Amino acid sequence: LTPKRKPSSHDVAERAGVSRTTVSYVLNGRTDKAIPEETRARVLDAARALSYRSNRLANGILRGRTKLLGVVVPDLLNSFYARVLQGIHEECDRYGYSVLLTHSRNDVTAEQRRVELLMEYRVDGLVCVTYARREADIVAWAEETSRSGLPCVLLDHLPSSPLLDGVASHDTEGARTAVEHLIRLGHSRIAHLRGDQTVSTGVDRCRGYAAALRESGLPLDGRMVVGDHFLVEEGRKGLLALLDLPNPPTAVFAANDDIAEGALLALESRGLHAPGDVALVGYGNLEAMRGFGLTTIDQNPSAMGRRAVQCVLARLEDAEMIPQRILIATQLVVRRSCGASTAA
Amino acid sequence: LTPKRKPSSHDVAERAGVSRTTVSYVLNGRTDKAIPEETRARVLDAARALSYRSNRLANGILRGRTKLLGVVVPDLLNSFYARVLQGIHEECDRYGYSVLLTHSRNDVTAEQRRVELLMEYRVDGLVCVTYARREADIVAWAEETSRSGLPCVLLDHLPSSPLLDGVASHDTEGARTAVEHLIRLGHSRIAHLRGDQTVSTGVDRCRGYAAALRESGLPLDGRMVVGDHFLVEEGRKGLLALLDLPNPPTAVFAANDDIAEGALLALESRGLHAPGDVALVGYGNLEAMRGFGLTTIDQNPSAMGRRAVQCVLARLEDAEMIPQRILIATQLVVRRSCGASTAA
DNA sequence: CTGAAAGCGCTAACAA
DNA sequence: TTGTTAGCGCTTTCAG
Repeated sequence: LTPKRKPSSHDVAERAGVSRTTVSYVLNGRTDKAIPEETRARVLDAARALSYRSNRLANGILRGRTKLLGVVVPDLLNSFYARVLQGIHEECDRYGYSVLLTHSRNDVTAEQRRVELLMEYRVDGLVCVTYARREADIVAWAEETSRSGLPCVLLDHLPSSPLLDGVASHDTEGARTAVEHLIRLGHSRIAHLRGDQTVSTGVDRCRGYAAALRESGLPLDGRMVVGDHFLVEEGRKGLLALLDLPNPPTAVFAANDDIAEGALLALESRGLHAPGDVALVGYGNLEAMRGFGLTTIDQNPSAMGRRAVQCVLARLEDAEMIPQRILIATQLVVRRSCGASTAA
Repeated sequence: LTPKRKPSSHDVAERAGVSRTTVSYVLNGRTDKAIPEETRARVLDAARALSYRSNRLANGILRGRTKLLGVVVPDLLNSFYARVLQGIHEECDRYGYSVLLTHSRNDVTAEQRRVELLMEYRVDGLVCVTYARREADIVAWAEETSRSGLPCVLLDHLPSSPLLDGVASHDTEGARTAVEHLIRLGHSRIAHLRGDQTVSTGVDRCRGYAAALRESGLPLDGRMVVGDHFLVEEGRKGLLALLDLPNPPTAVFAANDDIAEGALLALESRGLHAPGDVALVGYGNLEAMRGFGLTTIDQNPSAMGRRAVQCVLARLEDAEMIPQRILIATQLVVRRSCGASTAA
């Protein structure tokens, strides 16, 4: 019964006894070309009868717009990226866009190839969630991409050069909130387990930490700032080092939840606990840390995703728009590890 | 410098001083048409100079293959789906496929519309991760999709009718392993917090539970099986009911990790703990439950995703292939909640 | 209001 | 070995 070949607009035209042009007009709901109700109904019927589906590839070629958004994430397993992706999808739905998804596996070369691929599919724009890498790499990449003219917004770690649009969480603000919270709980010896200092997120969170101390009149002790990577192991070793200090901190702000997990591991290995022995606040609100009762900063990743889509679509309309840099507000999530009563 | 319009194969041909045919041959690396090294180099140079990118849309139209795989997941935030997606991507990479991703938001109508959309993009195949819904809905959907002729594999909850290919975890086996583990730890009053009995996963896990008891010669007590949905709240209420039994269970097998989380909540509200008061095993190994120390069954979701892709590509080659039903082996993940020493 | 013709970017059969 | 021609499924002038 059903023919092997997918029905084309030609088949619909034939069945409705009109030309392909008319079919196109009707199916695209073009109100400018007034088409008699009777004809329109015939076309619609024929299309339904053949279960005709418009071919978006052909449309893409013809109109130069595919309604496809390319998305690159470092990896799929991290709940932060998952939430970003969820925000991207939500916003894409509102504009009739579909998502062509790809992951870079935290690898520059792979990322480059994937972007290339997305371009071959003629995506209308790109949202690229960057991972922690050398600033120079990001800049080089940004320059290349910007030259291609494809609307592209970077998300998470941003390059300092304003070549491309960017969306990030308001990290200095978020870090400050985290540290202020610890200060409010009565701590004055607060350490920072730092992330990569080669990327904006690492730098900004460290700045926020320093700002909070300064504003509260607390001294900034260099020995209280350790670590250099957003990794569990780095957090573990970092906290161990802090504990071995002559005058160890009573509270710790970790630059992300992975680092915080490492800190928790370190405490456990010494038979210590948070918040009893050390109050701990993380950053990022990873799903996995909920069970550990980690107090942390939520970056509102889905809002980041949504804004990124808005931004890329805006640039699609106006290529000359001055490069945006959008910061998303964060929120403190209080759980056990900081020592605040959750009832409060 | 860079022209506004994307370079076409025509531009490349002109620059290389050859015809579009030759360009096509060279760029597609067709070894059958012997092309002199000199010409080939000229074409390649021209392509690079113009930073020409082949248009996969045009290719898709022409060859009837887009190298696009449509993927539908219920939602992006659940780490199970994230891991499935990761497996899908991994396998797609190996075959040069790209993923057009969509989510159904646990809604039949939305799901239908999304699939429609994917078809308009002429995806070569579909992997559809189903969510818990009425069997009749799945069957109706399967019939419709199967009629369209698009290669499609269902993943997770499978319909009983073998209309489409399906991939699931080996749930009876997995459930049995979970319960056997509790039995081995010395429990004999083991309850089951059941999931939806309208979907394969819910039914199979319940079967596995019963099988394990039977094989160990333990009685199957109807009052020990409660609940009917894969929800946190259902688990909470279920465990509360179990605790109120005259002779409450000493161990509980929850049909998924959400239910298990509810059970943990229930225990907490009574001032009880796992494994001290009740030993608990979940199912699914959700990321979020790691911190809670929940012993659970890992479904190897990435393997599920990989197999699904293999399956859909196989059917693309051979539409007449007899419908597959692939079961993926599970694995017990021992943590605190079951009371086994993790050192063992 | 509708159809014929051109053409998007590309590949493939067939000549030359 | 290369170019010519046709055509994939579609939209869009432009006549009628």
